[in-house]
Amino acid sequence: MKIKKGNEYLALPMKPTPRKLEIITTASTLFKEKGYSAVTMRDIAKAMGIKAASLYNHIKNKEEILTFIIISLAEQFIEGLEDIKNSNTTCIEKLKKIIELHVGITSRNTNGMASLNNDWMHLKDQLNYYLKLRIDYENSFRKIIKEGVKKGEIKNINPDIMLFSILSTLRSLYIWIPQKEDLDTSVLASNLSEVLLKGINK
Amino acid sequence: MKIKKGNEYLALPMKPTPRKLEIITTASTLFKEKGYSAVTMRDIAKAMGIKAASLYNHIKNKEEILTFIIISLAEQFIEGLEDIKNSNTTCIEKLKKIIELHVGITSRNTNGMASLNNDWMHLKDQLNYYLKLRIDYENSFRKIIKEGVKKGEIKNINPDIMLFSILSTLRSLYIWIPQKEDLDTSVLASNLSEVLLKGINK
DNA sequence: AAATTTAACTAACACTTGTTAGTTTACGTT
DNA sequence: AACGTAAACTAACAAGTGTTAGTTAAATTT
Repeated sequence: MKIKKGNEYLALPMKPTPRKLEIITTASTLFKEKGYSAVTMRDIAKAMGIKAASLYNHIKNKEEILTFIIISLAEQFIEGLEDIKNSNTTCIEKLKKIIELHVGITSRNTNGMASLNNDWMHLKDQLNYYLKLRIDYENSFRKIIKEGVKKGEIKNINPDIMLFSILSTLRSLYIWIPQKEDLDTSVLASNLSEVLLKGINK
Repeated sequence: MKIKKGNEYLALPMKPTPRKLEIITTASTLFKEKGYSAVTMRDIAKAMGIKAASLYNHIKNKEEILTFIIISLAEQFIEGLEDIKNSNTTCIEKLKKIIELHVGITSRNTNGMASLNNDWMHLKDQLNYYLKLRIDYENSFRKIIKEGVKKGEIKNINPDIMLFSILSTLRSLYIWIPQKEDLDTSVLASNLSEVLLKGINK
């Protein structure tokens, strides 16, 4: 675990074959519609036009599909935030970058984001690793807010409430983005920054 | 359906017996932890110290539990918003009332709110009714925002983005409220109003 | 005291679940 | 032409699923 190999990082050392990736993509769509527990291996197979047993030529078991979806996304967020932490700008600017990070990752993988948000509790082997990543992420995020308060860039309200409010919105993007066709992600990100940072009150 | 009877409204004419309510409450807790599909009738029974078959002395089937949880909450929101729409105040004041509405209902029923958010797609008989309630709610909410923009109380940004941002935060309250012990709901509501309406930027 | 109701039980059902074993088919390489 | 491999198949499994039928014991009503 956590071996760097090629352009793969952390806990996902093996790059999946194209067929395996098709299974994961198909499963993601179904997981988003009904949730992990309500989707059967036969559902996934049927959506691909094959039989359930055939899936096992490509994957170890059902859990592996969920694990891949969730961990690869979680690691994208961790890595993205790492860059932002190290960037040399104001805290408000860092928050804008975080918003862009969420809009970017989510718009590229709306289905997977549903599992990340709703099905993480069904992880087994990697549950603790996932929880660690999530806590680390939230802590880094909160740290940026706190520093912004200290420097006078950000209002002196309870940082937890600000964190919760922003993160809730960003975590819900996966529901909202697919509803809007012809979506310009950079416009969305800047509109969100406006609303989340400066509020709606005139 | 939709018969007013005593203090029961809309699509839930029958008030459940105390034992039935215990089942629903127990189920809510489990549904929050693992989601509706991953919770079995045997899980619910075990949590109550009885056998699965005994549940059927009190409820029609598994679906009825989920339906009760979701529809009764959805109707609380619809009724609460109805009062707010009819109140004679500014749009900003109406938004504050909506925030209070969410904090109130959610803090009284955090478990049920998990199902409302994540398990509605497993409704059968009442799925269309639920979807209608949700669309009505969002439309009324959006209308208040649009009127606020017209009257110059609210910034002239895309109302959908403001709606999405506020509603995402309010819908995530069920995750956040149980994590904070000794929570004063009126303090939370006013802090949320501050953040959601006026932003975090100084 | 007898009759009814409530709410638990045991046992079983038909069906679905994830998964394995063994087989077949098609295709690229030797 | 023979071989090896990838990826599909059929058949089956053990365990778990929601639910029903019939029974029992206690509490309540008549």
